[in-house]
Amino acid sequence: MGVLDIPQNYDASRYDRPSVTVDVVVLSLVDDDLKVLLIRRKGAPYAGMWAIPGGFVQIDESLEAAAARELAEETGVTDVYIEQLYTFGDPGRDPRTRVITVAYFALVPADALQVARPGDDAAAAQWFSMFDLPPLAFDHHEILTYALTRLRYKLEYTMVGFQLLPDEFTLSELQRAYETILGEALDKRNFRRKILSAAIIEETGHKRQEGEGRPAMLYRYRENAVAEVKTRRLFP
Amino acid sequence: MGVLDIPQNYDASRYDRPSVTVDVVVLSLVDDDLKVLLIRRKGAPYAGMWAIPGGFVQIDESLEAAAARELAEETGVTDVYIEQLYTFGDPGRDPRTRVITVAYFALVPADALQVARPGDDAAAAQWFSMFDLPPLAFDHHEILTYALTRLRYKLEYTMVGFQLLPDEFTLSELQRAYETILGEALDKRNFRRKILSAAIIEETGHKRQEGEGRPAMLYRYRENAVAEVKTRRLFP
DNA sequence: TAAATAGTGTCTCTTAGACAATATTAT
DNA sequence: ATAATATTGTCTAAGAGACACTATTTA
Repeated sequence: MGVLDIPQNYDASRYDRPSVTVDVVVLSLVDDDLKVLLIRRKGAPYAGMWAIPGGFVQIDESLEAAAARELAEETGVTDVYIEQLYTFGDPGRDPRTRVITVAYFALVPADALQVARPGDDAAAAQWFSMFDLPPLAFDHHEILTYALTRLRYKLEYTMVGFQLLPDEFTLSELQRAYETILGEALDKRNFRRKILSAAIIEETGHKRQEGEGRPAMLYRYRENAVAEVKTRRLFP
Repeated sequence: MGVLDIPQNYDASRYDRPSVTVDVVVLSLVDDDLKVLLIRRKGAPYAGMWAIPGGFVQIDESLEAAAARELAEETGVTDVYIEQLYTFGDPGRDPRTRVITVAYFALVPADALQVARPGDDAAAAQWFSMFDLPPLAFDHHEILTYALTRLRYKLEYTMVGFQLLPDEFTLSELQRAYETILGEALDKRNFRRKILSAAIIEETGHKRQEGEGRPAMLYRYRENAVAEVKTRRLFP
């Protein structure tokens, strides 16, 4: 039974095979809101509805490479945080044929997007608030719900939140990012104490002044910090 | 580009499609050791080596159903804890053709296995200690490593450990299960305090006496407890 | 000087972790 | 009585959470 016991001269093409795609949930923080990149569908099914960008896995391409390729096609961005989310494969999730999709999520700092050239079909791509989504094609609402749950969860015990900020940021910006994603207010002093005691960021030495108010110290993410911090939850 | 923008009259068979399988990491606690069920491969590639049981996803079958089916075929067991682990899809992980596998892991109480009828190819199936594995086919060593990491991780903040015990168990048995999987000794008083304060188990009212020593109170898992406990780590 | 934002310290309560003696059974 | 296993409580240290005022800048 199973792939492991197939006679060695089997012909794989004899079997009905599902299509395999990757879908990439591209998240970014813009205007203190968590945004997701969606694509407007042109054709049936679900014509006119919005969908998570994705595409077929090429036959000689790893899943991670396929996800990175889709991300680059849609946003022009490379070298950002991307992780496998879950594989969705219910029969009937695509009315045309059996499609199994390996969902990924990517965290893209807003400043990286300004640099990025728009993808080929940029006209059809648009950012939506994760907290105010349009009707979505396929099971994509379920995928986004899953992505938000996972992001919140990871935020509690890893440093993944930094991936959504520019290289240098203030503690207030970092706190706003956490508050936006978690959907709750955090105490300023407790937040700072925890972040600083975790030793995952360091001062850059210079300050940012824009608009009114006292200038804020800029911090940067310590590259080596990730592994050290994964052991303890930041917000239990 | 991608699956979402395919013209509606496209023919899916034009595309090269990978094969999709599910592999099920079946874990059980036997003789105070964490065991995994492996299958001896008869044919090439990797003939004679051991492999995680798995098989093709049928065209009209959900991934979960495929995993449950494979589990039932190998062990005769149904209605046990099973969860999606990760999807492995590197080109070349199977030398014959492109195979993407959605890995699941299942937790089977040892007493459920006694009841279970052996699968058709039971002769080729065997339990191995997760801490003393034979050479494995494909990338299956990586999959098992991933499964152990995930199990240990889940043990820290969910009640998943109960899935490996019979319906009624003593606190000493539960502690031994945790120690076996985590690979470290736990303090008896602290363990009991934490487990009992989490209110996830309840006394059955009767005791077990086998062999020497004072009889131990039997506990059972409170069915409703899962959701309540997921919020806080048990062993930070 | 008013408005806006940044930055800082203490107290209390809960929890984690270290640690040892008594209770109940079979042999 | 002895061996084996089960059961129970306290102290200490660290961390979480609640809470309010001062500092620095621009307009």
